[in-house]
Amino acid sequence: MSNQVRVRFAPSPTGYLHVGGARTALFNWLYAGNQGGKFILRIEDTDEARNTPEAMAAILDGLRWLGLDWDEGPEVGGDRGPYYQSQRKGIYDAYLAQLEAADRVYTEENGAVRFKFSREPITIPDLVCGDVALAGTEEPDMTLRRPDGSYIFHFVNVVDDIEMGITHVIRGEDHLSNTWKHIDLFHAFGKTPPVYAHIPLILNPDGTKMSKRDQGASVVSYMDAGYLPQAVFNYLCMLGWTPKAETEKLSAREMATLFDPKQIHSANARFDEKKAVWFNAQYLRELPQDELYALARPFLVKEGFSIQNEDMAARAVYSVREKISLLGELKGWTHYFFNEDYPYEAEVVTKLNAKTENKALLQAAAETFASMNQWDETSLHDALEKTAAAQSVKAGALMPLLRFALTGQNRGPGVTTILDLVGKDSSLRRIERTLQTV
RNA sequence: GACCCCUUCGUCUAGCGGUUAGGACACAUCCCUUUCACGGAUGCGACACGGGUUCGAUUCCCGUAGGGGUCGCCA
Repeated sequence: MSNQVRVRFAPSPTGYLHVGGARTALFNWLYAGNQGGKFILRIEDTDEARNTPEAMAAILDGLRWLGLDWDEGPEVGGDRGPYYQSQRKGIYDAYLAQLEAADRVYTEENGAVRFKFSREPITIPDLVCGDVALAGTEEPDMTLRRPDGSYIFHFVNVVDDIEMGITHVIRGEDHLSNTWKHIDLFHAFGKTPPVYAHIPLILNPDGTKMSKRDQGASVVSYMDAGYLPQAVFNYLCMLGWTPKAETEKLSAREMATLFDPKQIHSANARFDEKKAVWFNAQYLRELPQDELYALARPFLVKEGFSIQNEDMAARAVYSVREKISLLGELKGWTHYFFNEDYPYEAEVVTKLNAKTENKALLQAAAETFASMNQWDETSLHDALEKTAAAQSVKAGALMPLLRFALTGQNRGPGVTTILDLVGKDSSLRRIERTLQTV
């Protein structure tokens, strides 16, 4: 038996992957990476009534999206399987027999089997909370097996941790209060309990408990909003853990190198969407054009944009990469690239009509464009400078007007970039429509 | 009700008896700038409260308050 670190994430497939669960998985994964150990995925599906294949898939998808690959588990295998508790009944029966032989269980009239607590004081050694000393319990003996023969969480959890050679249990603090029961079971089996690290919970921004219904509780909601997995990964890790590093923006690999469960803060943490968004913006703007576009394209399609030219679309998205923080914000920044019938924002209409000479300026620019043979940013820039000079205004006065005309908005990429991307014909049509309608 | 965990700027946190209590996000102002952003600079802003221990408490101990959790034939 080696002394290699073995950690596990043991979700129950009763719903989607919760951010709290994701963070637990993240910390386990980091610790395995840090220690050169194994990260094991075990599915705790003993409650047949509540488990669904959809939930199962959602959890695996969520973990994969975050980049949390497991060394042993579903679809990967391993020599300590099966990794579904629903397939391990024989193992549990054998372990229960051990307890029967040791006279640590008794069967009730209806067939339920209960474990006789030792009722000795128990100390939980915890990497995050420190030693937690408990007096001997006065709780009723706990049920291990239901009358129908199925087993209860505490029992299968301990049996599997023994069988799978789990050395460290990193899990949510909601399990801390039950851990003495697990330790009692380990002792009853004559085993040494694993090292525990109970991590604090994630709370809503208002400090209340984050439950299934709350905003941002599901990992899927981050995918839908246009978060990048590396940003969610990074942010979730910084919730309760601050590495000794110059920056908080770290790759999964860097975090694994630095990770130490003893450094996890022991207080619950509130979810801060602003900071999560900030992380996302950081990762977003460092993506090369093709990678960004690959991720962004589904969002454009979802908005119903008609993409005529993939290269132009990719460049359009790339041109606003520093303006957005989430891919879901793409719509408001790129719709006019894909549709010439864009609306004119009220502020734009007001500004265009503020001065009578504005339309004359636009007309002059249109005439210049119409006469151009070269259509690239440099030529466009020169042409605009000359047009402005000819009209006795600064380029700074002409640019905003063109932006209004070309996009209907007062924000966006550089005007020459827009002109270049939409092309000469479309640029002229856009200006003409503006002159006619506004 | 019993037991357990927790408490530093608005938020995430550093701190492990002596610090001008540091950083990040957010916010504000300024700079840059054809817009919006990015970026840069500066600023605002915290040790829950009350007792101890100590020459000296954010730091150690006790209590109070507040928050969270557990006490299932759920996981």
